[in-house]
Amino acid sequence: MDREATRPGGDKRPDTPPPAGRPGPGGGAAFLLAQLGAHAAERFAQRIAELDLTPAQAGLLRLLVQNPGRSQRELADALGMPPSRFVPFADGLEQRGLIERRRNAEDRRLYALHLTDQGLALLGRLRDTALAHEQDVTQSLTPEEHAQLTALLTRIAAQQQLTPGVHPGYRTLRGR
Amino acid sequence: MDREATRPGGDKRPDTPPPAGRPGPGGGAAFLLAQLGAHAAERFAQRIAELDLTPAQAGLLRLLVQNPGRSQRELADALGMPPSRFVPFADGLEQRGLIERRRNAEDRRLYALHLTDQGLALLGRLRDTALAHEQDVTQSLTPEEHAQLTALLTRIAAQQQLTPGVHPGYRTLRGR
DNA sequence: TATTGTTATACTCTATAACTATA
DNA sequence: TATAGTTATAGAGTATAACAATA
Repeated sequence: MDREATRPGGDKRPDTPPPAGRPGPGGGAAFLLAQLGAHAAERFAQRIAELDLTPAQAGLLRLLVQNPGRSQRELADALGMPPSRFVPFADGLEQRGLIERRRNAEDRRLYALHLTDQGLALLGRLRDTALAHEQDVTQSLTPEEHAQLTALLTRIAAQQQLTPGVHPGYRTLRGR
Repeated sequence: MDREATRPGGDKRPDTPPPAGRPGPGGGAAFLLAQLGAHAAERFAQRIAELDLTPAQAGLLRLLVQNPGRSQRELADALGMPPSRFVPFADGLEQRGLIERRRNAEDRRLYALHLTDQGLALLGRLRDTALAHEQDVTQSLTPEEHAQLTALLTRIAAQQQLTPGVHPGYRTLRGR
């Protein structure tokens, strides 16, 4: 849509002085990160919606394959959601046969969550989707630039003390 | 918190095969973008909260300084929010004396929104905050790497057809 | 007494759709 | 009839806190 063409009235008295030369933010790396990050997250959410998964659900599957048997409280903490919200969240995946709750024999207050075979199979398709997403996002870069970008982002993530593999978008339950 | 130390029971029967070598996603550029983007947006929201501004409010101020006199509908579209939500959103900024509604003489259905002197002054402080934020996020990079990162992200943003200066986080009203 | 999992509830944010005034 | 701005409202998503079972 052309915004200039459909502008009815308004710019007759530009009483605020024009912003000199450059607008300031909007072109900085931090802003681009936020903008592109939101965009990438949105596109990824759209892609995995075809697998009937939300970003948070995908995050849980990946957590479970990395170390199975974690308790619900631990997993809720890792995903950044309160335990009360984790319950219906896990319910959905359990009813679909993707994860399994097993009572812990030593401490019967705890559940140990495990991936089912079906869940493991879905995780495979999830990885294919993630790979396609990666290629989509970086299609304008050469292989060298792609590696360069990954290296720079990895360094920033480490310096900002972000936990690998988990991001704040997991806190929400929304598909998009 | 050390998650390993507080793990009660669970990992006695790792019935799912270990994930071979690399975990797959989580280390890709697309995932890092989403993770770092959410982090950067969160930090920025915290910073500008000291100016009593949300990211969406900051976005509106920047839109208004770039071309004043736009109608509410245009601005709502640019920010990605429905007109009904824009009304109380603009109300808040108007009551604080940061923006001004002026009736359009040619089409009296329209309001032309303008930045007040006070709004312009706050925008100045906002730019200082954005600069500090930029430096915080990129503090682990050399000036050359910083420029490199900005160039790579700019290229991706253009290829993904993102509108400069606007990002989807503006759709929400939440301070954080 | 403390902790895990669960449920109940109140609250916030949101989009949809009516309404008005102008065109 | 169509559009800008506004208001009303119902729905979704959320966190807080109470609860039962186990330690």
